Order: sequence, then structure tokens, then C-alpha cells
Amino acid sequence: MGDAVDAVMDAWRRERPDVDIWPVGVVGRIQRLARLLEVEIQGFFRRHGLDNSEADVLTTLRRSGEPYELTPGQLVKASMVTSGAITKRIDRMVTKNLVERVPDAVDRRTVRIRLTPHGRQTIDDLFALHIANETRLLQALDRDQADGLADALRTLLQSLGDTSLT
Amino acid sequence: MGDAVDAVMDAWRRERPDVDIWPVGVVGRIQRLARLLEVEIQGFFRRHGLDNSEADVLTTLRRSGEPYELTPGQLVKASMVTSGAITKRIDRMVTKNLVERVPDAVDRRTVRIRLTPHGRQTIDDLFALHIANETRLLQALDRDQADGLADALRTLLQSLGDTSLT
DNA sequence: TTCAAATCTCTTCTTGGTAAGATACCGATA
DNA sequence: TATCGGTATCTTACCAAGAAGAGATTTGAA
Repeated sequence: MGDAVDAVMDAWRRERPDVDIWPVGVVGRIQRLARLLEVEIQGFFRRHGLDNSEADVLTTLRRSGEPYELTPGQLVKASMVTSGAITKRIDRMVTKNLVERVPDAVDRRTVRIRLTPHGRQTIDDLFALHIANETRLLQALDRDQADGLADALRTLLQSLGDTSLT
Repeated sequence: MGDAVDAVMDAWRRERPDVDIWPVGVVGRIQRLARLLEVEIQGFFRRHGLDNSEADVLTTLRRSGEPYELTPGQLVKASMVTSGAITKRIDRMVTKNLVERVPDAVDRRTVRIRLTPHGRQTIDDLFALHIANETRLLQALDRDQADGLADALRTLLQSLGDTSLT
């Protein structure tokens, strides 16, 4: 028994035997997995009063280290969404007291987005649980399989130029 | 040098050495790859006058075989979006003459969504090019690596219950 | 001084989710 | 056979989020 993508590939082999559809086995699975994982992870954060977009900003700020502040531009690069989307995320998170806007002393075009104590507390409380949840989602792989998978995915990401967050 | 996810993992090891963040190496990469691939594939279809959501419906109908029609409910299951979203996709595609709504003779609750000749022509013209584009995106992997990657992803999908489109 | 580039924000548009609604089918019961 | 309640299926109305692109301000260099 295969997965949903095997069914898709079987259908294509029947309908378009002239085309070798092997890439679907990789691209289709990455897309379906991303969707399923997102739903699961979203559910996790929802149960703790956050959503994915907020968790994304909180984790990015937190792992940047003291003093837990980045510019909107840096958040854009880390998040893969547009600058307008980041502005709105920050607006929402300011009203929830998760982050604050701090004027930059040097360059008045920029703002620094800083974790509030409440934001810091929130993500620090949740982080280990979040990783445990991801571990659960990957249960089906042993450590070697996971490492091999990560290596192949890294190769792909590098080939597509995804080498830096800055 | 590594990829963007390696940078994320290094940051976490510095900030939260108490947590083993190995799952990030898999989950984070799947998410970033899905995003990058989606942008690329979207660009491909845009250049040919379609978008991803339309291509999704067209390919699903096409690979279902003669007479190239499915119910909205079947499209929902194949697409991983909600029924409301499918209704709107179909509305848009009807105005573009890509599909048509055909009443079901047996069950009047359902509608059959059928490829128009123009829709059939469109996807048949584009399919081989689309696969060639995906092949290009996976250039960095040789065939054995791609097979191994697909196997690991299948294992994950199956463990998450993604075994059927119906 | 002046002008191009950088940076963030704002406005508009598109898309999808959610939840309720409308219609049709089905099965049990009298 | 007729009807009633439950279920299935699609559509609609409203809302939230992001994309696209213009706009405002500031910087920096010729």
C-alpha cells in the first residue's frame, strides 16, 4: 500500500504514459507533507493561544539572542512573507503585548521589534513542547532516516539558493 | 556551508542548549522547500495564464481519465482545501471556460465538474512542460537520491494517514 | 544640495477558512 | 405508501491573512 501521491502517480502513468513523472514523487510529497505538518503545528499553537504567524515571529526573535530584537526587514527575510504582511503581524502582536516597536537610535527609517517580557515568557514556555510535538510528528523515522532525509532536503535547498536568512 | 535551516539550528543550539532540536532539520526544511517550490511552480503557470489553484483542479480532473469529470467533494479531498474554496475556484474557472458544471443525473445534490475542451487542451499542452520544470527544480538530486528521498517522505505521509485521495 | 536607494507602512485585491444555509437523499416507522 | 428526522452535498456570506504595489520618510553619496 502506498500513499496519496502513489495514487496520483499511478493515474498519470495511465493517462500520460508518454511523460516520465518521477519528479512528482518528490515535489508532490513535499507539498502534501508541508500542508499536513502545518495543520498539526497550527493546532498545537492554537491550543496555547497563538497562531503560526505569531509563533514564527516569536521564535525568530527568541533565537536571535539578547536583546531579542530585529528589524521588520530581518523578519521578512527569515519568514518568507512580504513586508506588508510583517507590518500587520507586528500590529497584531503589539496589541497582544507579545512584542513592542522600539525606535532605532541610529537609523530613523527602521524600527526595532523587540520581545516583551510576556512574549519572551510565552515562547520560552512553549518551545520544548513545540519540539516534542514535532518529534511526535516524525515518529515514523528513526534517527538515521531523519538525518538522511535532512541531508537530501539540504541539498535541494542549497541548489535553490536558500542559504541564508539575512 | 549549510542552508538557511542550518543557521536556524545553530542559533537554537546557542540559545536553548537544553533542547534537542533535531526535528527542525526535517520539518523546517520541508516547510521552506514547499514554499520555494510553490513560488517556482506558480511562476511557471502564471507565465502560461494560469495560477496554482487552477492548475491543481485541471490536473486532478485530467488524471481522473475520461470523461474528465469529478464532483466538488472529490476535488476537496484531492486538493486539501475546504469545500468553500473549491466552490470559488470552480466559479472562477467557469468564467474562464476551463470547466463546466454538469448536473448529475442520479443524485441532484451533486454537480459534476467537467473539463471543457479548452480546459483539456490547456492542461494537455502544459503538462509535459510542467514536469520538465519540476525536473529542473530537482536537478541537484540524481535519480537514486530522489528515490531515497521519495521513500522517506512516503513513510512520513503514511504515518500521518495520507494514504488516499478519496 | 540633490537625487537615488533603503526602509517601513498603507491601500487595495485576491484567496481561503468558517459556519450557516439550501436542497436532496435515505431509512425508519406507522 | 407517506412522512419525518437525520445525513450528505454544495453554495453563500462574512472575515482574516497575505501579495502587490504605491507612498512617506530617511539616509547617503555625488
